[in-house]
Amino acid sequence: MQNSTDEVQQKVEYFSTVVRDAGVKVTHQRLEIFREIVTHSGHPDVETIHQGVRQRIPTVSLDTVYRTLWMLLDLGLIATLGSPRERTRFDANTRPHHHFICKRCGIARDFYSVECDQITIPPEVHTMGSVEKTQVEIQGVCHQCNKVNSLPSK
Amino acid sequence: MQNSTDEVQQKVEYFSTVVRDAGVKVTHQRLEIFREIVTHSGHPDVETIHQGVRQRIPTVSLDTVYRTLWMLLDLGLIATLGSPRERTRFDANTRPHHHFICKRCGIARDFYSVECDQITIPPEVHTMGSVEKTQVEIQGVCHQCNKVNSLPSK
DNA sequence: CTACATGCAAAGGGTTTGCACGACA
DNA sequence: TGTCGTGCAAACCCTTTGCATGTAG
Repeated sequence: MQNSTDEVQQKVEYFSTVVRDAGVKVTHQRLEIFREIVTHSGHPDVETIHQGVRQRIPTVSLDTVYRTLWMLLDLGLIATLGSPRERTRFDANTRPHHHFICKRCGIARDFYSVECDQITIPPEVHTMGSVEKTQVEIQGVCHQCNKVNSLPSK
Repeated sequence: MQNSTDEVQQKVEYFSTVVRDAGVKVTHQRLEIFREIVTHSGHPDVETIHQGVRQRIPTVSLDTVYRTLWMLLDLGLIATLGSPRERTRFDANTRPHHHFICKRCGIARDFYSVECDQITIPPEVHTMGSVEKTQVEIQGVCHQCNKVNSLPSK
């Protein structure tokens, strides 16, 4: 469930480089927040990260955790499960299908693919639990958003 | 972007049957909320659904929409994109990987698969936008939760 | 030393709940 | 007619923001 000490150390160093190069300060808080996510591979939510970091920095505040997480996301050092800052959305399509999701405007469009429906599930997954549903999610940028972005900016 | 009138009608009838059989009342509001999701295949969020239904039932309240959506979810008539009621979670794994997610406790575990990494993207997806990332999400129930559930209940 | 980051507290926005009235079966 | 559903409003989160203080570079 944990990355090796070496791996963690390596990632932390990479973090320092990227953050510094981005002209952002490498603070104690930021380092420990990043370390917290890297050390535990369980995909924690904000509160779990906050609790974890508090064991080492008891005064760290929740809003610092939030601000740091969005910064790490911007720099590509971490990712989110699903789209960030997104609300629950509903789907009444009962046919097996898959999604293309625009990371900019959030639009989700269905597509159908026998290959995607019939993916072989690796044996290790069966050691995790029982499988009920398999879905492919393709992230990208929709044509509409691409157009908007390619306009001459101010 | 819309289902055909026939398809919508068929789904609405199915909805009525399932709801009735579950011992839940088929009200005007519930019918229109369901129709709203079925009519638009764009995976709306709660507010979008509320706005849409208000055009036909101006007095419908937001909390009725919420309550109805969770009920439809319980009955399996609709699904959510990603897990319902879930907060943003973070991932510092930069290797290409895929997720097994327990629909009961929400735990997310990584797995690796060359086949999943190399899925052929259907041509129609390229008409939707540019592709940046493809990920497979397997939903199921983890062994831990399966154990809890198989205990004799009260 | 200076600009940026932090912690605090208060505001903001989405979601849930309690309660009295209204409507399906 | 009885029971369940609805609308309203208040409560309840989680998340964001403004500001004075602290600190990395």
